Amino acid sequence: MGRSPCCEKVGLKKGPWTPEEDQKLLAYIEEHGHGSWRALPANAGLQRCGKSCRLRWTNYLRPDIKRGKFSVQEEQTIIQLHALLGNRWSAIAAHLPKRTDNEIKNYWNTHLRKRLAKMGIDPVTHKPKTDTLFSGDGQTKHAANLSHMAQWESARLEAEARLVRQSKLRSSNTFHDPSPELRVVPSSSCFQGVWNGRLPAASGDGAMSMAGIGGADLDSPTSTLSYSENQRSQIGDNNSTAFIGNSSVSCDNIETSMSLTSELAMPVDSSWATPEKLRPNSDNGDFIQTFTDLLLGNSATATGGHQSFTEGCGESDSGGRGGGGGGGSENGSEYLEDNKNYWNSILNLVNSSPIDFTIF
DNA sequence: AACCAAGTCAACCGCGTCGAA
DNA sequence: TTTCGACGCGGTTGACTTGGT
Repeated sequence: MGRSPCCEKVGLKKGPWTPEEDQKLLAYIEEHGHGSWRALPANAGLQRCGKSCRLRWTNYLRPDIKRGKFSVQEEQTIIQLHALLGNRWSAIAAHLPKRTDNEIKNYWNTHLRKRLAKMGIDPVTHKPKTDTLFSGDGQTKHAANLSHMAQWESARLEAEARLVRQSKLRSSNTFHDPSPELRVVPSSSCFQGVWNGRLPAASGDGAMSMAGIGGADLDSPTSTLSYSENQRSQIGDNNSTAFIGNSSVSCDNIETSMSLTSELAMPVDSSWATPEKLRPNSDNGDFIQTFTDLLLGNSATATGGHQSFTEGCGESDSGGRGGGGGGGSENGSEYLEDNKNYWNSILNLVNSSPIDFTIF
């Protein structure tokens, strides 16, 4: 019984990396690329297992990593994507250039999750813990639709993950490639294209190319990917149907929409999620707005009124604690006020930059 | 100054998936 | 079709830092 260890553990160093080790790893990868992670430590003269080297590289040493405080926009993106994708950190990280999945995961667990919980929002479902907002028939229906949305999204995610994996593979293979025309896409801008909601004419063979991520400040090379028959069949074979709103969308459409993005792939840079770049289609905008609101528990769009979500949460929060009088010290209320403003700003951003789905 | 609790984050572990043989 | 090695992902751990008493 038991699984064989990923590598020979005897004599291998564990724990924090020293600057010397970092230097060795960095120098080796810069000169040779990482190639086989398993073989890398021996070649680079490191007493580490390949897994540890890969982790150190991807989470810390990679040159295209941004460290430091998350911007409001990044937070907004994380919340949105987490509502859609759940704990799929690598998929979320694919939409946050220069951030690693580990970093996003940590940030979620240490900051965002707690903040949401504090506001009375279930960080898993992204709905207010008191389910009153969803008590009406219409809301229940929306919630049910949302669930189907999530399933559909999950299916799409699988396809995207494969693409990301492929692109990463190519990225590693061409790390030293001096040829500027052989470029690699480190992320799934195709997916983003779908989100951005502009569909070009259909491409015949389903081949999909993706423009490079990074733009000016990201030196990762870009490349062209082929959307393999295998991948297509994996999506196409899934005949499940997701019901979204009043319409149903089969996975064939997913395949179509993904293949259709070949011509619209746009550069991804750190500002890809800005409202300007997330312009909705006029037809889809309302739905996406509603969807985003539902995800975030904001009933304003769905009900036609406009109510600050955080205000609602504030009420539910204090109510949930049985506070009665709103309680708290002055500092506490100041904090709550700040918090409210902060989250309102995030949610306003969310609401002003609805994610768009082109399949509808 | 010392202690403790809470927060943060780099790193590890185990499992699932993929592709090659 | 099966097996196996390699990789990547997500959950968890533990060392370190910070803030409060």
